Amino acid sequence: MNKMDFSIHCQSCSFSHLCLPVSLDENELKTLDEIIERKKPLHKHDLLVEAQSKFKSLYAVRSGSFKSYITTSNGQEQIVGFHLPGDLIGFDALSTQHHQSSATALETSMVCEVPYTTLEQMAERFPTLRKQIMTCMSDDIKQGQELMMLLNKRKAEERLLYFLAQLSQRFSERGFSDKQFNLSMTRNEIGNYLGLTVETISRLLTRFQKENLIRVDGKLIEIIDYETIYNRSQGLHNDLLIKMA
Amino acid sequence: MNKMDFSIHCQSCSFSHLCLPVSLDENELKTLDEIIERKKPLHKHDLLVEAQSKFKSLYAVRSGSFKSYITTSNGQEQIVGFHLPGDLIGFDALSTQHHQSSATALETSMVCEVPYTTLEQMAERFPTLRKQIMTCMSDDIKQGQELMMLLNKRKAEERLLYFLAQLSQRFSERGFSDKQFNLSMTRNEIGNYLGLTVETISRLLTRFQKENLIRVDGKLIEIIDYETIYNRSQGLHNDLLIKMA
DNA sequence: AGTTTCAGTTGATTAAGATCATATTTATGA
DNA sequence: TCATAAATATGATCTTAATCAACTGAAACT
Repeated sequence: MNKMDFSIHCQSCSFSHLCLPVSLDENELKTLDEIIERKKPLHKHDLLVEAQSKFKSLYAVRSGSFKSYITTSNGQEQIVGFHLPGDLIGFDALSTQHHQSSATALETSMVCEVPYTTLEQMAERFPTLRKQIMTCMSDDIKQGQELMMLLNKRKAEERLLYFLAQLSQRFSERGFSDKQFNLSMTRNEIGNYLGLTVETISRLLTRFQKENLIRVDGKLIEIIDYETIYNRSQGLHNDLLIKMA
Repeated sequence: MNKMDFSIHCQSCSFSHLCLPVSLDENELKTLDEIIERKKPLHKHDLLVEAQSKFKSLYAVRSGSFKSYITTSNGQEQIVGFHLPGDLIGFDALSTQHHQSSATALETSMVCEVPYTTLEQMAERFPTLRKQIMTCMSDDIKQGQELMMLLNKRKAEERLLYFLAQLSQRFSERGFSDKQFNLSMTRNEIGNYLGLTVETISRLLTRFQKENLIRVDGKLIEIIDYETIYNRSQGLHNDLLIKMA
């Protein structure tokens, strides 16, 4: 056994409930595990996927985090998603066989590479896997629609509260603390994603701290009042809630 | 032969190049044609797909147009897309087997219904069809991302110009005039989709007319200067273009 | 036909967030 | 370890599009 083998397998991966292994039986899982390649770690700013490049593999995030973004004709960058462990990156290439968006590491990160050709062969043999891929794609569509709604109808405060609530929830699903976590992205990137400026993000974070919703220490965020964060991210304020009760 | 049979078949459908038939051979096309049901016409405001309902079929628009929208927890409606002939409606249900969004007719319209179970059986037999379904889904994701970018980074003028340019282009792809067309949606619905108010849409349309980009007569739009419309929808203004040259 | 409702236009005012400017703190690299 | 760059914070001002209001025209409905 290779020294560098840290015994990472789908069978024992703590994110298998969020990843391709969902709904595969033991045999299928073994086959999947065999075709997946573990790549060496990527560092901050390293490019994992380049827009326009040919679609060769899907990537599952094992550790760390990524952002994916598209670039407009006039050179502006639009972040379309942040990816945490268990997330799959690269679906948007299934249509044209070329990636629509680029993805870079936000911090030192590890990924599992799933070569497309072998994945397709497996999909042929295991209908459950095919279904899971469809599900992941459909989820992507859903998430896009939700985000669109957010950007369209909600104001700055609601957008950032939604972002925080969602992060907290996603960390929780992954077995990390949902009360305290590090932002691997900059305020600038958060703003880009939410359609706001850095200054607005900065001001709001200070305000949320004053209002005792969160505690901010640089990149470290502590969620103090999740209930209120969630309600207000939905446009429901305290006075409104009292009225309804 | 039934009186109501207008001899509508995938083989002769003028939108087959945009719809599921893409890349099917004659035999496959015949099978597809046989499982598709032509429904009777829907009228304005008629519900085609209801959010949360069980996924039974995909629908291909044959004539007329639809909007699809999601409804937030606080009851607000967010339009996520407009559908023209050749478009497929219902993909967002593949994940959960329940529809995420509702779709209603914007005018008297016809659809072809593709029962999911039979479609799945066909997908099993014809890899090209499976690929086409994937492609359609991936296109949905892409379109969502583009729209997100639009809502995030562009100002009112650019959003509406983009909307007009895109409509013109889509009409053209479908063999309709790209210079003159009817808006089947209200100003209100355009605003909802683009994240703007009715008043803003109205004001902009009058302004675009004054600037000789378009000619507006109620629902009828005439595209006068597509070039400028497109350039300005991308944030490129005349003075900027001159500088670059 | 006439009334009511809905869609669209236009103006005045306001508010939210962008932009500009500057300071400060934190990272990064020679 | 210091120097430089990048990220963050905060105040002042400006711009954009929302909001509020009033009016007109077009459908829809007995």
